[in-house]
Amino acid sequence: MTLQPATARYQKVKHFILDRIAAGSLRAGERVPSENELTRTLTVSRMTANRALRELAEDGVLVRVAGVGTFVAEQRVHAHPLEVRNIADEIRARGHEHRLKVVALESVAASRELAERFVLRPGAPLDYSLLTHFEDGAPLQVEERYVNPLAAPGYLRNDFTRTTPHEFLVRVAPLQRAEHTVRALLPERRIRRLLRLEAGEPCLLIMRRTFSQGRVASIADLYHPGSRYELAANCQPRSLP
Amino acid sequence: MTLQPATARYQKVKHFILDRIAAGSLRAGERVPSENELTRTLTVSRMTANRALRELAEDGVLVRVAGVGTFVAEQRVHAHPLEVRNIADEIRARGHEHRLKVVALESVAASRELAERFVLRPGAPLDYSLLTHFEDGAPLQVEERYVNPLAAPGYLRNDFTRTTPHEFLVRVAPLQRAEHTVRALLPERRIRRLLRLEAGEPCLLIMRRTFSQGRVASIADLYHPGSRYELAANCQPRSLP
DNA sequence: CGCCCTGGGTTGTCTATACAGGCTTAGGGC
DNA sequence: GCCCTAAGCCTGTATAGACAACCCAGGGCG
Repeated sequence: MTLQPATARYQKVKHFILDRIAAGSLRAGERVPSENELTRTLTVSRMTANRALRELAEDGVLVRVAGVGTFVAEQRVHAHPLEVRNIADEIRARGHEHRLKVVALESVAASRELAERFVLRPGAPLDYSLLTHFEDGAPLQVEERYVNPLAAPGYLRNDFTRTTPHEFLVRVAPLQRAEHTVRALLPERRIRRLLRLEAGEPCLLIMRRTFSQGRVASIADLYHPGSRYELAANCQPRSLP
Repeated sequence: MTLQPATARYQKVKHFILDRIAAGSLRAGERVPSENELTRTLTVSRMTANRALRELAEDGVLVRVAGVGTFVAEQRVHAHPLEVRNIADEIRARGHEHRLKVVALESVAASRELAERFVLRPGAPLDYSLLTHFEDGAPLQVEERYVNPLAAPGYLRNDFTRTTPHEFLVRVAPLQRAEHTVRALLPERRIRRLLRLEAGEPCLLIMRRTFSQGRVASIADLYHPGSRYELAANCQPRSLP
């Protein structure tokens, strides 16, 4: 959707800020350049700087206070509503054997949609993997994953039969935040075959986007056979029935 | 945060669109006025109309296609974290009408399985309700719930058309902790009919067990149409890929 | 009949300018 | 020393004008 000048200037401003946060030269709580400063140093109009900062504030990366300034948000470790584990650990915890099959592993260029979800330029290189996880020989999860090589370099060189993507990413890209979306759906044939499902069998899809050091580190679609998989989440929040 | 002109004009444009969607004069897939049309009819600048439409697109309310136009998105409802909220609030937050139908409401004796999940003796009395929640007339959730009358007395006497189970329980039984289990499944006929689903359509089931003052207060099975419901959860925990 | 090209409408973006209202601070008056 | 005010920065919003890229339809041409 965003492809006009190949790379929009407000995106560049966002990257300017995000890069500084990732590099550590901007830390949580510190003040980021004001719109007027960005106008001067990056030679953009104030409206462009405003859009960049406003969107980063909506994403929770920055906090803006009218009349005062813009600051890097504190990335609090808050009660986790949805606790998601490594599927390999889950399987082993049940005393079963975990096996992993690599279906595809390559570098791809970010499509328009992916670039947007990653907050990267279209065409930027992404590491791609398509794996199937087996529990005692039966497929339990198809994991389709894109990884930002800037956030987690060396992903494609990992030996996935020894280190799962989860383990690799946890080690290489310290986790900051995660978004999850869960849906029930009838899978397309490609996924259905990998999960060895009958036609008409539903599947549980967990879409996960993880952030590391202010950047999107990885986007994963996790497909599970609906008949054999449950997602558990425990929480002690404030208001629910 | 937004308190400048008390009510910003781009917000008015957003409401202009949202009201028309809520009223039914703009339906899913239909085209909404272009930026230039809004500029003329609402006497705002194109940038203001652009911001309104862009934000509605980010929220998933609209879909924009460069060079073609802006259209009302197919409603893919999108729920909140597992800090789960009241489905009625969710629906109203989208500017839609929430309605609730009571299918069953009675006192039952705990089966062996239920007694186990409640940590009660088999045969102990439980309050039971089966409700359907509607969003603008379309069923969005079937809520099948058992309540421990010791933890939340008076459940059966509640007027559910005024106070949803969520609201009642939050008030009567202060929440301590919640467990969730999520799965995808093909619903049994009873649920399928209440959700008005075609045969073969998957459904997203959220099973919830809530604790109050050290007791299990309530066990709820929440069924949603897989094609129209998403569950979203954001978290910043320590370990996940 | 089919192909290409062009024109008009639409979104996507950028700029320069302007005003309102919140917050901080320096400076003056007491 | 204390209080109050005004200046100056900050964000939030609005506007008019401009250009680029995209899509579709319709007309002209082979």
